[in-house]
Amino acid sequence: MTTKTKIMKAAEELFAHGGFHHTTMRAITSKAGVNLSAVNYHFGSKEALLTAIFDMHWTPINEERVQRLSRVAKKSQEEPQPPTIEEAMRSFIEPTFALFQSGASGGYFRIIVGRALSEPDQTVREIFLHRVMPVIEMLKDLLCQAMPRTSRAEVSWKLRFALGAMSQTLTGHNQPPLFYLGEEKVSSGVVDLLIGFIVKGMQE
Amino acid sequence: MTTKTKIMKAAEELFAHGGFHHTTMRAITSKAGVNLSAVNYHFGSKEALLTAIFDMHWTPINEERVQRLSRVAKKSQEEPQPPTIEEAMRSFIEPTFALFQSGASGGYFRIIVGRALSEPDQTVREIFLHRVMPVIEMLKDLLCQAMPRTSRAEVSWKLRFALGAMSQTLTGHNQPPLFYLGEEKVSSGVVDLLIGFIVKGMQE
DNA sequence: GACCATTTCAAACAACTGTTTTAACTATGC
DNA sequence: GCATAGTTAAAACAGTTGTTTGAAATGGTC
Repeated sequence: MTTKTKIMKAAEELFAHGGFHHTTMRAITSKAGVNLSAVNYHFGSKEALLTAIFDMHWTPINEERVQRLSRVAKKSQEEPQPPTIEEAMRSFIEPTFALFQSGASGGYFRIIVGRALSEPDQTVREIFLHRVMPVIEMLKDLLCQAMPRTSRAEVSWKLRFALGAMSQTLTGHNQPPLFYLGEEKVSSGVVDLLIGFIVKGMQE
Repeated sequence: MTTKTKIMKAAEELFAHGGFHHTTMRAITSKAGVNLSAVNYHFGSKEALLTAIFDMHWTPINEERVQRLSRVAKKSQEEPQPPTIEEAMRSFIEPTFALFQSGASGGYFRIIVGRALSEPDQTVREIFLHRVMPVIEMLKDLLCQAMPRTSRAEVSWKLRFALGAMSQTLTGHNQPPLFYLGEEKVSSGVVDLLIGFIVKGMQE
């Protein structure tokens, strides 16, 4: 395993566990078993390291999201009927939760994503928002078509509720308990439970 | 206005805007217009300052929550029918959103609370969890009665979805945009929209 | 083996962190 | 008017932060 990979793997876990700001370069390089200056040499800065981690996992996920959302949009243009809330939300949510299955490293990344929604740190927030906003807009447009009797402002709020619920599922894990209610187990069934919750909640 | 009050007011806004870790003592005392050492003199430490802010707003809100939840629990014991999802969730949510109306300072505190759910910083998390867990357990018990055909694990997840949605409403404000979808406005109608979303989402 | 670019390493850097110290100030009670 | 307790002030504290430096080591190519 290359130094670069070792750093990314270690940083991902530490960022997920303790957040970006709280994680020090020394903690990262120590866990990775490399020299302190290796991060600046290979990535340039701590922030660039986070960006690299983000892009590695985020890009393939987002491509699938855009593809599926485009397909739904196209279908609704060809057929006379608008898209359903469920197919719109599924196109967005399901690719995201591939993170649950994508090996050990993805398992940590999903926590970073789950937290990004209410992240106070401007560095993290900007990296995240810049990547998620375009696809959010696509999703919102589809939802407006799916809920023709609902104002765009109300759709925006409902979408935000949905993203909040989704965020909790992404950060949801058994240990360490960030906010562990004591009864949940992360399994594939949870994604369907989440989608069911959101679809019912959004209904006009 | 006393030095203590000046500090709490300034810190609350800064904690809400930039998070606990990122906000420095110098930023707080500078904004409050007091000497740097005043925080340690009046509160003991930065962490104790956060605790003081938390307790000031949290205590009255939580008392009302517990009162209302107890009333619902008692009523469901006397009458033959179980509580509804809506009255359980309303008892929990509505007192929280008094923060929206409780003047300028409360307006900042609600952001701190909204973020706490996915907070990576252990200091903040522990302060928050220690205070919110007991009432969450009360709420969960009521919800299990309201959804007798649903397993406790599933109720736990649904409650977590609900808290995630609620978190987004608490942090929801027009500026600065932490995660601003562009269309929302925070008004009293949002709370009803949120409750409607959650109640429908939870339905068996 | 000599040359080269690439990578690693230990050490130091300046800037910033929360906290402590010690002296100065302010008001109150007698 | 003076002692006293409470509060404020400037300065320094020790520790940590991300980053930079310049030398040492490494690995491939001729």
